[in-house]
Amino acid sequence: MARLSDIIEDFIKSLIKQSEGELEFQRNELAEYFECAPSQINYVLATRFSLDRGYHIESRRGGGGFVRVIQLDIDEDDYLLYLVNQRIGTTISQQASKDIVTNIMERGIINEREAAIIEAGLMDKVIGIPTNLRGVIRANILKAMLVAVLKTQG
Amino acid sequence: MARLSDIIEDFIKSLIKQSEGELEFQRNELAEYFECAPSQINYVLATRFSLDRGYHIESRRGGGGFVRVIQLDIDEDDYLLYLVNQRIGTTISQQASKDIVTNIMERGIINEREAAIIEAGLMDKVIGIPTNLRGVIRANILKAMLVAVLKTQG
DNA sequence: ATAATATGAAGGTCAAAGATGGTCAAGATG
DNA sequence: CATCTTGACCATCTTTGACCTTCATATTAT
Repeated sequence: MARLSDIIEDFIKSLIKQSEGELEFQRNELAEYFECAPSQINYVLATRFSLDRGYHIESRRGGGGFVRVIQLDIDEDDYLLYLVNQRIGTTISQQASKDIVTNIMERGIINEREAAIIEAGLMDKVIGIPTNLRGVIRANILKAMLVAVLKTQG
Repeated sequence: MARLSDIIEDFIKSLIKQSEGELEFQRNELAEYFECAPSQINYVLATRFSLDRGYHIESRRGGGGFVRVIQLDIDEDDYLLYLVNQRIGTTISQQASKDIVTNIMERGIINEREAAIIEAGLMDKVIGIPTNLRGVIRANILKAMLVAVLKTQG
């Protein structure tokens, strides 16, 4: 059984593509369309359209309220530098690192195979050891690999 | 009476054959079909679809979860499989891992950029932490990344 | 006319429930 | 003894619902 969240994700993405990177809709309307709880829309936005995945969400409550999803536009090298110097920091979760890798793949900074290689090295069960240290090691590895990407970039 | 595990193994293999080397299913569904404990599916996967038999398993939990069995393309790449299953072992030094990566690059199995990415993640100063554990973690990471290479081959 | 207030229409949060799969050790089998 | 089978307990991801906040507009009071 396909996940509703995935279906909603695809739906939103196709609309974004059609509308040049920005989309506005009403949460309740979308929930009604998919016959789900309105909060499920928030779940999809939080898990599939996060900053690490390259999106930004704005919204307004009250009458005439809306949700706006904006696909962020980035400069490749700058973004990699931002990741290495700011975003990743001293520790990072498996999920966040995966989101980041998926994001730079979708933007064409790395290809599918490179993404698979990088992701493989960042998995919890691969790094092993206690949880708190894991994030620290993962952050180091991810940063080092992204620097390697930068270095071998055009 | 034939062992159930063998029957399940054959069943999965026939499905893989029909679907060009990759199969996705739900663990509980399969268990129900064979009227066995769900964990028996894991047993079959662990014993019959292990890495040294040329398979790779992926899965996801939660609603809409699944198990995916991927038959690796080993005819061309059995050198990688040898590395993963035998050569690398449970611990490996930075130098040895670097040699391996250089070697598979020279064989044309990976390109320069991929080699740079993989090497970056294996450096002592990147992994950090105490020396003895470092080698263990490095071995895990290297193996996982090589499996990723295998997976994206052919 | 202006300011204060009430009302209804959005969207947000969070925790509980539901849906999967994973692990491990004990027991069964051959 | 080695291998297989099962079940109890755990981890992760999704879906839902109760309750909260914000905003625009209509209504009321001064």
